[in-house]
Amino acid sequence: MDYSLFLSHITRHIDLNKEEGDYFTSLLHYKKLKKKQFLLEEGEVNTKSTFVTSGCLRSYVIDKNTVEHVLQFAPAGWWIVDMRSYVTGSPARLNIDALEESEIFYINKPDFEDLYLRIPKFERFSRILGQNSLAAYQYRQIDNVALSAMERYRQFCQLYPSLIKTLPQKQVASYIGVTPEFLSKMLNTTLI
Amino acid sequence: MDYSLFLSHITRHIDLNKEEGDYFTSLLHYKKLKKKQFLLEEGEVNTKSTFVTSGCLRSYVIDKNTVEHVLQFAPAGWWIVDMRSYVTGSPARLNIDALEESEIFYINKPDFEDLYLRIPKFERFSRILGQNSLAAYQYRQIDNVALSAMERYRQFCQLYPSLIKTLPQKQVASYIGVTPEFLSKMLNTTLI
DNA sequence: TGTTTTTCTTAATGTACCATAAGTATTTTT
DNA sequence: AAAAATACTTATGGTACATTAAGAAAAACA
Repeated sequence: MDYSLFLSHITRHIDLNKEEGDYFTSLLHYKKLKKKQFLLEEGEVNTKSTFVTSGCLRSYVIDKNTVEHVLQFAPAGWWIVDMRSYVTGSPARLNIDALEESEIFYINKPDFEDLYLRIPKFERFSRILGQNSLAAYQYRQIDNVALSAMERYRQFCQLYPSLIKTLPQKQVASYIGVTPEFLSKMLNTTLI
Repeated sequence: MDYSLFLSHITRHIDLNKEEGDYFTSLLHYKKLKKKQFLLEEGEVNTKSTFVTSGCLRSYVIDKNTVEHVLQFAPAGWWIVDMRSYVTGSPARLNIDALEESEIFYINKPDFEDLYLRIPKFERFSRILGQNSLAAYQYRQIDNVALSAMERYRQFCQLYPSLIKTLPQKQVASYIGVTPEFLSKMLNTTLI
């Protein structure tokens, strides 16, 4: 099993010796997801932290008009979770599924909690990760309230240049908060 | 100086002995803010973590049409920060000011970093805090994309029953993402 | 206590984006 | 390679919200 991407992601923030690395990887579960396969469905409890090593997942809600709204894309190297459900054990509001064939590692919450006690450095790791995510969520929120649809599209292209090439336009539209029809029109009308 | 609210907030998540508590409080700076006084202005670097002990602060952006959009309210017991600026040292996009006369404690970032090394339990504290904030931001984002203006208003009332009584309607409008005129109309037209 | 500032309301007009529909192109599946 | 599913485009009409303006009420200030 190839843990290299995951381990290098961890050691960007904390040092691990051989023994610590082995203990960490012993907690990991590997899973392959087919396109459209669910990792989490609304109403279930999100009991694990998931790290993507290949492919691309997404989290999204479905509103009462059955319209999907994408909250996050998770290509290789990203984590994905319904944090409220994970922390409190409440039913998830988010769905998480694979946009293409993907590979993930996940850690069950009780194992992660043990890990914090056994190797407290992981508290630091998660603290740093949490702060970075929070920064991203704050700025996404700012963009959503302060920018027009076209500006949000440009922001997306700038922030995720690799995703814009691989994702269907429909998914991008859902992320920036417009209908696919409107995005199509916008891209084919706007001259500058 | 009364540290009790702040310390009880900390000890909800980690235990501190006398010495640890003393060291922690030795890092705190107390400040009183007048109504409308700024704690952070767009373009400055957010170099401290701020905890509110009385009154109420808010963070907000100003868009290119000079409209204010409130990102967060911070009444007593809440933290407030421009996380991207704090983590990376980049210029803040957020403004933070006081909606009424308020009291805060703040910790400078270098002191907080030292605290993590000297009392690693604080890594755990911040990790938990970060996860809770992330949960809140995820769910706020969901509400923003999946709910109508009226539903967002109701959600706000449910989530912050105390704030709804004290805040000017104008500030609530800015938080839920509508103009004050529209909120007024909505509240005086909607029968149910 | 009067004056200024801020907040709230009402109403007319305007617009960014949505809903629906229907056709074409592309990808996936068999 | 055919069939089916999905993705993208174009067009028409509709709506949830914004903008502007202006007056009334309430709060802050001097």
